[in-house]
Amino acid sequence: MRETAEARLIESAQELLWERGYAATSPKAIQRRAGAGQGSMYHHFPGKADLALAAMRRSAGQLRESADEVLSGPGDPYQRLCAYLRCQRDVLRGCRIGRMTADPEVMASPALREPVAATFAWLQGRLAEVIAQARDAGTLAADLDPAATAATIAAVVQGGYVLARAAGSEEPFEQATAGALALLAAARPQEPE
Amino acid sequence: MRETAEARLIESAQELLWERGYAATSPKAIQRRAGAGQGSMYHHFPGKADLALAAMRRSAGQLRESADEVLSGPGDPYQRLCAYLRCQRDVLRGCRIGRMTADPEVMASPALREPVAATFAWLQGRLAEVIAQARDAGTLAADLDPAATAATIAAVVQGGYVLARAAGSEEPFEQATAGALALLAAARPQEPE
DNA sequence: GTCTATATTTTGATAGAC
DNA sequence: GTCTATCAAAATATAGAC
Repeated sequence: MRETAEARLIESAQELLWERGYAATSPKAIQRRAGAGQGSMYHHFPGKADLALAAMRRSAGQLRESADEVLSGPGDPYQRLCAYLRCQRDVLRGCRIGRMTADPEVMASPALREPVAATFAWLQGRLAEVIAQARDAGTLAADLDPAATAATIAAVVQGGYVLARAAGSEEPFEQATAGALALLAAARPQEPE
Repeated sequence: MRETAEARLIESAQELLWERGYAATSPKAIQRRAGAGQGSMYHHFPGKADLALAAMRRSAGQLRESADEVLSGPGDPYQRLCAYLRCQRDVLRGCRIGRMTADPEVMASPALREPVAATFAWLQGRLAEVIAQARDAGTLAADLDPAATAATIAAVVQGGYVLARAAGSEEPFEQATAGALALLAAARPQEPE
């Protein structure tokens, strides 16, 4: 095999954590998906928590990278904000990082929680920067608080996943983001005719 | 004891499902909290899934009742919408129903998913009604889609929980709801001076 | 580095006495 | 209705051969 067993273990853990969360993912299931035995896994990682941490850090990095691609991409700040809300997502699978907040074992472990906290702190900060730029450029109302609006946009996406998974349909997610875009459009200084 | 063992089992299951989700809640933990033995639980319920379903249905009913208290309460439709976003919540514990969407065993079981789907379908419908009333009363822009805006508001609350739990602080939730209120205010036909 | 065998604990449930 | 065994399977490792 081209990839090392260690890399395959991390990738398998990423997939299973996304699909089933931490508590419901057994070391055995990770090994099976990676095509590795017990001995291999415990040689590379002290235990399940350490492997999960490596997987979560990698997922967090990938999430951050793909979000920044849009938020630092082409277009003026307002357009990049809209692009973030509109960009393609695996809606029914939900957010690889956000779903960890519902896992009791992740929430109980400061080490496992850290990448989750750091990812959302970064996302809200980056969104707030783009919102402040849009406001300074006059494409968003001057009285909008960048930090609050950033939290709203991040929450719409995370909550959209919850509604979509509850319904078993992507529709609530599409509605939630479309509704947010309409509210943002209403908050532009010069309302379009 | 004043309460029956059956009622105490359901209440204990409600609490544990809220704290830890379904997969991570063992029958033994429910029994311990309810002060009931194995035999008692298996006498009243065929198994864990049936007890959890009773607990989820009860939580769903309570959630619906408290949401409707605000949405059908005093004030004009726009004020009731704001009241829904502002009302007191146990932010760091999150949503008893919404958190179930992250539980792999709940999502895999149509029976366990049903109350989750029904609760959010009801909430979005009820929010859309109030939004349509606000629009008809002229207190919200006529071009806002009630269903989309309802999904946005429900998503802000659900996503707010995710951000708050990730941060270990209520602040992101307060920011997300405050940001949503500011956007709604910007979508009023006559902007306030 | 990887394998197989074994150990310990927990889970979710059953059996049968009271 | 409730209790106390008891049980089979799984989770999470550890031990030691190769």
